[in-house]
Amino acid sequence: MKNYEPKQIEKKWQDFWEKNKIYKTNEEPGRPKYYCLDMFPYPSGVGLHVGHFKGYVATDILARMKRMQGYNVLHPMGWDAFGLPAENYAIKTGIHPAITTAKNISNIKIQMETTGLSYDWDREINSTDPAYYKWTQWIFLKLYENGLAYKKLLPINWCPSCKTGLANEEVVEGDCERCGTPTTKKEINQWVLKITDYADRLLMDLDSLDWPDKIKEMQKNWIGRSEGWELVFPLKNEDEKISVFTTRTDTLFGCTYVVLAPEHPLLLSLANKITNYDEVLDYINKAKNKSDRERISEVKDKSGVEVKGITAINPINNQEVKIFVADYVLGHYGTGAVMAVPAHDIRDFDFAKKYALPIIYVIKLKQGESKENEAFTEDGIVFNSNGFDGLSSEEAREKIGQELKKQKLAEKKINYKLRDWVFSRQRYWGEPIPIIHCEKCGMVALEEKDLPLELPQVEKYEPTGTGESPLAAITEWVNVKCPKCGGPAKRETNTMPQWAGSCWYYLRFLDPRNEKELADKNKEKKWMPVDLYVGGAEHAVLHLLYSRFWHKFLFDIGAISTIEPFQKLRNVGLILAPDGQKMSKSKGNTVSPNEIIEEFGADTLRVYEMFMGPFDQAIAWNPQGVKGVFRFLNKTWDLILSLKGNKESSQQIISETNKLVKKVGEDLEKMKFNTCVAFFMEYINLVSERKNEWGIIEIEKMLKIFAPFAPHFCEELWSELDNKNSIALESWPEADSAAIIQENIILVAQVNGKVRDKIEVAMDIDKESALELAQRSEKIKTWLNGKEIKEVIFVPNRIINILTD
RNA sequence: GCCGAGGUGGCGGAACUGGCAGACGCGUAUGCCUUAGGAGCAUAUGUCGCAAGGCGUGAGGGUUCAAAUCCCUCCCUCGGCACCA
Repeated sequence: MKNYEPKQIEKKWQDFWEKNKIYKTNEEPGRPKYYCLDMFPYPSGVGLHVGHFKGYVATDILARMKRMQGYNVLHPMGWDAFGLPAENYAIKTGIHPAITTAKNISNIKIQMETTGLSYDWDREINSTDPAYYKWTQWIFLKLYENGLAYKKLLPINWCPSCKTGLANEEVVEGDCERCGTPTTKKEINQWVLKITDYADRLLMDLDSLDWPDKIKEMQKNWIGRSEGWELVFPLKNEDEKISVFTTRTDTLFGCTYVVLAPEHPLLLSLANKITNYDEVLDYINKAKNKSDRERISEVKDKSGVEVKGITAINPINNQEVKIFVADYVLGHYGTGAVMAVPAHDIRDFDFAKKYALPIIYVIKLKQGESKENEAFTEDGIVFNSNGFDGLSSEEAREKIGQELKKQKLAEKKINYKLRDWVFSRQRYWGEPIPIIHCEKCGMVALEEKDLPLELPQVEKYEPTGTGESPLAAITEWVNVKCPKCGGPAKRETNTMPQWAGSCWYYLRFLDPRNEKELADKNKEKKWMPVDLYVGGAEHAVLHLLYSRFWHKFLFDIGAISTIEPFQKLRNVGLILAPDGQKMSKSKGNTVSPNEIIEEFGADTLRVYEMFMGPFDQAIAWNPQGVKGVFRFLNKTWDLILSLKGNKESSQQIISETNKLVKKVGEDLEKMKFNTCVAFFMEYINLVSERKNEWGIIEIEKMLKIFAPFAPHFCEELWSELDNKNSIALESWPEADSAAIIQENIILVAQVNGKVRDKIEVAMDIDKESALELAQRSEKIKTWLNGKEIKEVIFVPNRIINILTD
């Protein structure tokens, strides 16, 4: 008998699949569609580790199952290949990023093929291919045409190590998301995308998506919608006014001062009225130079300076209040000014304590006294507030707001935390922005016919660090004639961020070679939205937010017909290193799929990754566990080959097989791969004890549903059983519930809620008969011991519980 | 501080809608086979107890005939956000 030798069979089947185009996706209008997508990887030089494959194997299993179930399945793969590692490597070695990228891609593609992933490689795309990024640039031009891309001088997050500006989303606790270097502020002219125009829709449409709550919540918090009022505080003896945004108009009588952000324009326009202007200016400058790090560390200790010479007037009671400048108020949120109510806001309370400012309580608990000596931030009952005393916070918010609105001093307002997306990078390896700056005409967009605007060859990839990209040094590329007036002009030298290409790639898979459109409209209509999208949770407010924004924009301009790209999203949990730490090249604890495939084969790798534990959980790699799966495959292999001649199955086995089909089908839909593998193991344990009852039909059924997990293994056994076609082309077996027989079941017998015996009874036995049988049990008898039965609880086919005194 | 997820054997984890806690796998022990075993096979394996039986799902309380599962109070771990008025 033949031994299970994965090395000898896996290559054979991979070649067979490729040669026969088994996994090519054709447009098959008669079938329901299923678009099953992995987040496409960055082609890193060290290849992918086993963790990357967990998600790929999962989607592969589902794609294979759906194909067998008759779906027209789209399961593509591509490369998100712009990015810093290739560029940094180029800086070190002088080798063009395109060359290293191509090499990395071919390595990783081999890794994917040897793992038996059933991608349709005819649709492979690469975000750095000019034929692809032509359309990334095209979308940029459309954003520009529609006023959603603009250039602005603004202080942005700057990574001194990567020497480029970053988006808000790319800064984690003040540090660069990529390299961990603390960021600084830098004022440079930046391309910005108006994602804030879509804030409301990005928020609302989350409800319609089947996404993990965690990701939805993160996006909600990131967008940060808050409803409130914008109130006007007139200035004493001045025409100017201060507008503030607040969600707590109910606390307005408790406002004892007003705070301006250091960036507030009033501080400049009223400079000559401010009597301590030197002091104020000094504070503003200090605040400007603070890094995010410093700001974060100063949260506890708030600083500020009184702005003397001007006074604000609380519009609700005409009280004069002092004005401060303090950097705990953010210039970019709301109006850049707040009304301070120390009694009912922790930040204002801290500030007021430090500078000995008055604290007036105006909200109290429904019962009992108002709190003193701390900020009471909850809703309650209003007091100390003239005509509004006794109202609830909620009522008072509305009434006070409306009262001021009559005097044109208030207006309802919604604010968002979300900020516009800083879109330009001062680096080489990214999509060039297709804009020309003309001395006469200003900014001129390239025309569609001039796309793609290809990246030029450069000699040095080093970023300049001055806020200019290395492209700026290539004069022959930079200096052009203005397309409008023909005069001297210069190309934009910033490039797009890493996220640009991934914002829309899922659309390109539908129609990857289309030269006229980003994707054919009918194909888009057919395939979108993505039915299942799988990737890591780390993209929650980056890629997943950006691509929703672009998708909605593309919908608005009529390029596509759907309003959301990814209907169902699932996060794959990390595979940690055997030491329980995150796998990383620098720690030297990575596990490569290559070594596992070499020793045990791809099918062991696949089944093990699915068996490790719940799909979305982080679990450490366990080399012993891999061996366990390999043992299971060997055992199954030997068993099936030894039974080649078995014809008939027993009723019991037929029943068990149908149960298996049912359970595996159900749990695959729920993506509970670990329990699916356990079911297979249980099944094999069972049939190996009753080998002679396991016939050909049931063996083949089992192989078919196991094939998505271990495709090479099942193909080989399938052909050993004298089948000529690929098992991948078989149809998925249906669970026959009529065949699931269970004449006798085990009923748990309890006395007073404790398990005392298990009795074998007929399926669907009634309460009386069950009780009679239970009372015959010796064990039950001892426990009843002549006591009077008070009540009997009976759950059909589960439990009988006899209660006595 | 706020938001989200979670806490079950030595380990990864099972457990439908409240109904046998610990499926499946790893590890461990003993035995068999073997020149050999980091191979294979068999048996055992939550815990205390010779046993009968008792105790057990982060802690404490509650509801119920019955709670890992529902309710209340608290503790801890992980992930995210963080002066957003």
